[in-house]
Amino acid sequence: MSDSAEAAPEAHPQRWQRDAWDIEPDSINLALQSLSPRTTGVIIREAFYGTRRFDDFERHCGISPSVLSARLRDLVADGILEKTRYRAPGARGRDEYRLTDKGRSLVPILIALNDWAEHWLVPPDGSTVTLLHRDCGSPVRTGVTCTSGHEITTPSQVSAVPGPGARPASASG
Amino acid sequence: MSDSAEAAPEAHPQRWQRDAWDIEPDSINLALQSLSPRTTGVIIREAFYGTRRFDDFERHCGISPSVLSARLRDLVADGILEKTRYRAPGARGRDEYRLTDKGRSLVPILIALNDWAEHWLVPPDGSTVTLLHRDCGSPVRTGVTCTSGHEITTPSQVSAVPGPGARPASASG
DNA sequence: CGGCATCCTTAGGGATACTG
DNA sequence: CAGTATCCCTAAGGATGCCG
Repeated sequence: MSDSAEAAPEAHPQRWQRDAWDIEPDSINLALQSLSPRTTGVIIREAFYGTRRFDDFERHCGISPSVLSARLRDLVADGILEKTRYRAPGARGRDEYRLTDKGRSLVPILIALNDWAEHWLVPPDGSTVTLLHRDCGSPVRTGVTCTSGHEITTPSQVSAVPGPGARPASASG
Repeated sequence: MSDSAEAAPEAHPQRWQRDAWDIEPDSINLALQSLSPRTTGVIIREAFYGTRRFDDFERHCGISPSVLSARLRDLVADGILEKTRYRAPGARGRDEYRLTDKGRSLVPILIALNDWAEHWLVPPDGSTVTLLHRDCGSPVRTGVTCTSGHEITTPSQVSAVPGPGARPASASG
């Protein structure tokens, strides 16, 4: 970092021309980027389940402390988690990582992931966790609708309208 | 590969004890796993937008052919895409990669990702693509409800009920 | 042109040990 | 216990070149 002289071009024998994230800066890619290092998604899921302390993340997520530290820092920088000093009376202060509003609004994504996996990945018997509405006890699910209330079930029901710099693509078969 | 003798234990100086995927085999992690190599998500997004041909994936996703080939193979193996021989009259046969039912049912996840990014990542001005209901033209959104119809907006509305081998965690603040 | 294999670079992540 | 730095290995991806 911060070397002033960039003289020799052969000093960098290879420089990446392409990067999958750069090509199409559309929203879905941006979101994927935010969840992108594998462990980030795992941590968010864990936070969603209520975990807040470093130690618990480490234990439950199975992420080594060095990586966990880095990921948490990134998530805080991204505004998905916030780090707060929590001080129990008489005890030493502890840091807690809690979801921000931005982080909490990932819920639909997490539920959608859960739905999909429940349906396609663990169909036989071994469902691990069931997500229920706390107040009424009914299972929680995502649904896709347009703002007029029509249900969407397949990509072909959706058309992508070109914002500023978008492609015209629309639907698969 | 395929050396029969596995004699020396020191031949493997290091063996990973932990893996973030293994610790908690819950549905959300399983789903994350399915989207996990960065480029997989990008490809799925692209398929969702209607892309089918190897060349187009390469161009639109900015993924080098070798990797693209591997990811497509994995996605086919996972049953998310299916490879079909498409033969235009008089032309050479082409392979097409199309979403299966399993792949198509990822829609809620993609829409949820899109929603979230639109709201938190590209708020100012530069929205790239808008997703509309093809029939009525209204924008498409995800919603989370329980099967009794109540809206869910925050993790604290959700409780995780222990399936077979689950943890009791439930909600964040 | 569609698709795959090889070679190499980067970045992601585990273990360990150390600091506040 | 919370968090970080170091060291090293593996996973993931780009470029290139070859085969159908």
